[in-house]
Parts: sequence; C-alpha cells; structure tokens
Amino acid sequence: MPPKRAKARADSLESGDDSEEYRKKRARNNMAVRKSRVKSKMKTQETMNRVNELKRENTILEEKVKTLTKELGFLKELFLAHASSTSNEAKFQNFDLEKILSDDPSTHTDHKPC
Amino acid sequence: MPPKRAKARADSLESGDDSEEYRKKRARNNMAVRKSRVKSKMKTQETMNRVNELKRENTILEEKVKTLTKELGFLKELFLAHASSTSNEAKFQNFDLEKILSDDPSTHTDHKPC
DNA sequence: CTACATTGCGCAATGC
DNA sequence: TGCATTGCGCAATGTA
Repeated sequence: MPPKRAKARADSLESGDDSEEYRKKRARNNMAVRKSRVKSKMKTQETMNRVNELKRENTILEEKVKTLTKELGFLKELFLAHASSTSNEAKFQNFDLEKILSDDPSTHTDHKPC
Repeated sequence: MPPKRAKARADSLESGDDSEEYRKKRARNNMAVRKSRVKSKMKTQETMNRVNELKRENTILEEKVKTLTKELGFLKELFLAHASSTSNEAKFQNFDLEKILSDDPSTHTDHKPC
C-alpha cells in the first residue's frame, strides 16, 4: 500500500507536514542516514584494503613454496645421487626413504600449480 | 552557490519545473542513477567474493608451506644422521651442503611463522 | 510505541 | 550535449 499523504493531522507525524515534531524527526533521520552511509563506505574501503593485504600475503607464500620446493628437490637429487654411488643403502633402512623420495609435494593439495 | 529554484522560465530546463523537456531529462537521469547504483553494488559484491577466494588460496598455500617445511626438516635430519655415522663426507663435497643444511627456510621471508 | 539504522528512490550538482 | 557519479533528503522498513 502506497504512503498516506496529506492526511493533515490523521497521524501525529509523518509526511507532508512541517510541524516542529515532524522537522525534528526528519532532522534526526537525516543524521542517521549520513552516519549509516559513512559507515557503509568505510566498510567498502576496508574490504578493498583486505583484498590488497591478502594479495600481498599470497605472493609471499607463493615465493616461500617455490623456495621450499626447490630446496626439497635438490636434497632429493642429492639422496638419489648418493644412493646410486654406494652399495650399502642399508644405512637408511630405518627410514621409509622410498616413500619420501617418491613423494611429490606438488600433489599434496589439489590446487593449481604455481 | 545554492540552486536556482523557481526561476519559472529563466533557463530552458532545470529545477522546479514540469516542462516536458525537464521531465524527460529527469527520467533519463533517474535511469542512469539506478544503473550506476546497481553497478556499484555489484562491484562491492565482487570485492567481497575476492576476499573469500584469496582467503581460501591463502589457507591452501599455508598448508603447503607447512608440509614442505616438515619434509625438508626430515630430510635434513636424515642427512645429519648419515653424516655423523660415516667418515667419507667427501662424497658430498661437490655441493654446498653446509649452506643447505644450515639454511632455515623460515627465514627466507620476513613474514610471521605459520 | 519510541528511536536509531538501513535501504530504495528521486533531485541536483558535478564529473567526464 | 549526454550519460555517470555522488551528496543529500524523504519515506518505508528493519531492528532493538
């Protein structure tokens, strides 16, 4: 149901009126509206800042993964090289070397390679 | 300078007027305003979605770093254990083992440990 | 019912 | 000249 304009004094307040009470009410609402809009804009701004923070953290983490992966790969090669140049692999029998050396870290999660 | 209300026909258009031209202009602006606001809200929504995407990616990367760090630590221990149980460390002299084994990945970047 | 908060909407100024 | 963007007030509606 649309408004109820110009009911003169039907209600004690509301539309199309310039009573003191009405103006006071309008003034308070206008303040509330301004306040609410400022708040809303700040929230939007914070969300955009959050995106930037997260992008930054993400870049750092990706670099870290890259470095760790490289190091791990290097150590694995070292292991394999050593294993093929010696005959007593038995020294490592207490560890599940097979598993570790065949364990590709890039398959630990299902996300895209970076 | 505040508006220029009720200049009757001073301008060919503008405020406080109900000429056909004026109404057409208002109608077009109202459309533009609605359109602009829809666009604005969509952008805000997209930004929020972006935050969620980034948080998700971040979590995955952190898990990956955790796993890689653990693996690397294990391989290092293996190396050290082997090194202390054998006398011919010379086999690894072609690599900068000292550096690798003392290279703590957690110091590669300046962010907090995870 | 009272009071503030949020939201859709139109107006006008201003940006492009 | 015209659409796009923005601050603002009104009224309806939501919330406490």
